[in-house]
Amino acid sequence: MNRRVPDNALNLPTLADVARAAGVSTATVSRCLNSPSQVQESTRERVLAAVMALGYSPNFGARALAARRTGTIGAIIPTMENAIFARAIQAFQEELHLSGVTLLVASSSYSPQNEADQIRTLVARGADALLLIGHDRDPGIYAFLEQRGVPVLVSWAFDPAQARPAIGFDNRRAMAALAKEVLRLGHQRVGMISALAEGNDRARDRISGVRDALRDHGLDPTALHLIEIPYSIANGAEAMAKLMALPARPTAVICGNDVLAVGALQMARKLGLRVPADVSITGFDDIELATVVDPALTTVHVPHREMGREAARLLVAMVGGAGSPPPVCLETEFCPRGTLAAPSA
Amino acid sequence: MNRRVPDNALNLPTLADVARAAGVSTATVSRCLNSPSQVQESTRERVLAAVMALGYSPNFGARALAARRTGTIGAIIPTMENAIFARAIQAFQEELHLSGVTLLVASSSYSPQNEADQIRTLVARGADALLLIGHDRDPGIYAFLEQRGVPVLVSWAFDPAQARPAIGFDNRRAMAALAKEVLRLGHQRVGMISALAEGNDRARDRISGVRDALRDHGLDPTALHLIEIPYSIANGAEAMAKLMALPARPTAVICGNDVLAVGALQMARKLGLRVPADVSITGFDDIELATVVDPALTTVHVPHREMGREAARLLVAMVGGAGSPPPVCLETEFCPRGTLAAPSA
DNA sequence: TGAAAATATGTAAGCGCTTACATTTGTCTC
DNA sequence: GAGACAAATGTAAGCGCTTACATATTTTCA
Repeated sequence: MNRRVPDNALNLPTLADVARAAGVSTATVSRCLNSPSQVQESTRERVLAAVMALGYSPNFGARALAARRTGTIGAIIPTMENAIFARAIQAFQEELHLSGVTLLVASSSYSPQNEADQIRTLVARGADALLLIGHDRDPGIYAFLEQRGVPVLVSWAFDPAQARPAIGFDNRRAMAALAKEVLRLGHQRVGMISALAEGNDRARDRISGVRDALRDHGLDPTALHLIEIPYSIANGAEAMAKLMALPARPTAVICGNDVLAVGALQMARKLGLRVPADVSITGFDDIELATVVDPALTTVHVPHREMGREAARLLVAMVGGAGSPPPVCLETEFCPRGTLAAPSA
Repeated sequence: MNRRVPDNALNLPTLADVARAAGVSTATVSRCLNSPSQVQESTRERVLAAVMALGYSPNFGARALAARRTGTIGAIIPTMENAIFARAIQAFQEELHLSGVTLLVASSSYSPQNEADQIRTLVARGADALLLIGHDRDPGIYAFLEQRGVPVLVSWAFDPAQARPAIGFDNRRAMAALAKEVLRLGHQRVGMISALAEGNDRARDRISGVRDALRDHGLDPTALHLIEIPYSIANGAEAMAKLMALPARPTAVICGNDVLAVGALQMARKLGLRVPADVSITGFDDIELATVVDPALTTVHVPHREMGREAARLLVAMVGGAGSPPPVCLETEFCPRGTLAAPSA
């Protein structure tokens, strides 16, 4: 018995089997599958018939080994649990699919350590390129990716100071625009509930945006009541309770994203506060959740789909050897709905 | 110039480089990485030092080719856009991670054709096993997977009539229990908004569950006002509008899941109907959305996390050659909240 | 103390595919 | 109809790793 044939071997057909059945060389079969135009039609038909007849399907590992790429792009998002990233990732995947690329998604749970692990895992998994959220991470990671020759695209952030390929929006400016609307209505005591700023440039930029607006309105930016807390509805509610217990209660609470805002809204209701009559609340992202609550959330619309789709195009081009594209900045839009109004006198 | 060294080669270190640096054979290096206990500690240290020094990381394709498995498990879910599957998939992934297995997620958009494509793609991508949602699909697909030797676990459904490995819950019984509560409160005219039943055994079972309960209460199960429509908040709202326009308006609307129910709730509000005073609405799944709306949704709690975690354990065992486990049925729980009450006289 | 058993390491044959280069065949051009 | 060129196909060398089996070394214990 041949030592190379374990008892449980499935003996799936190989390229060689197809070649034999079609009476051609393995190279021709390979070409039929990868660049059909190089093969004469009559031959191609014969080969494809053999492929069908044998139920052949290429071995992934062998193909990856020989071709030196896997046709896989990885994305690491902070969380899959809420919808913040879902829409963009869905669009990202759909667009990748058009190019025959498979998406591998991992989540970091907003932990830099975790993210670093996931990056290594995805690269080890043969990801040809990576989509990451935000610029903020250990420079060693960028060095590692560079050394391995893995192109990276940063999304969700646009920072002209960063030269690496990125597609995102200006979190700071977008949040400043929203905060300006809040202040324009006459709010003087403003609270903010943000994600943890540590290792999260989007959160940091949004905080800076609020401070910018305060400053522009002649208010003291350091007087902002800021609570940093991981994203979750429950955390948003908890933070809101704290803000509402303040001696000088804020009349408006700006939230770092819609998830926190929905939690805040829930808590306001629970505390018997009317929104927006007693307190205004704003979100950021414009996920579906924002329109489901009552009143619907005043927020900032982020073009998630467009970002996902364009990210896919850029990455496919980068894998194809297109070099580094310049950073792209998409526009966000202030989205007035039902949770923001002038403070009651 | 050697024809095998393209100009842009990265020349990453290989196993052989590590072996040379550590003064051992490639087999020893491989063992250090895959079954460290087989290697003497002193040797292991030397090898690992070399690995670090060179920045070595195994080539995925080569490993997959030689080992005949990729350490990847695929999951195909109907959608990533809403949170229905998010929690289970998150738990699934976390548990897989503990076994060093990577998860590949694809979504079918509730299209059987699409799902079949995705299954083929994932298998072609080297998935060692697959997690699928529900039993309902072309038998040819099961035959294909069997032929390729890819273990499959069905989730989200438990059907004692199906012998294949599965972990889920009894959609029919769970929905019947909820419907029973609705009927017990005295509702006589019941409407239902469901996902499309075609190719979706979960949806079908839930409908059957409602009919079971009607029958048990001496009502005519065929008199159920049923609207089938793809899952989305907007669709739920639209279906609700239709139901509310019926001459004999239902006093209770049972929704196939929370997403539809939230849409229905929105529409009720828009139509000026009080919930539950004027009309009761129920959901299914108990996703986060259910507790965010006001009033909170009466629904059925599904142990998503547990299902995901256990699915991962079962699949890892199956890949390990454990054979087919028997189907597992998890318990669901009726979740009374604010959208169900007795009909107003 | 020596043979058997256990442990540690080495050797080298593939795994199934892609692709550079070689060869064959077909098509023009003058 | 010979020579030049293009198109189609074949040949075979790896890609980097795992692992069956061989060999060397250490331990065990009668």
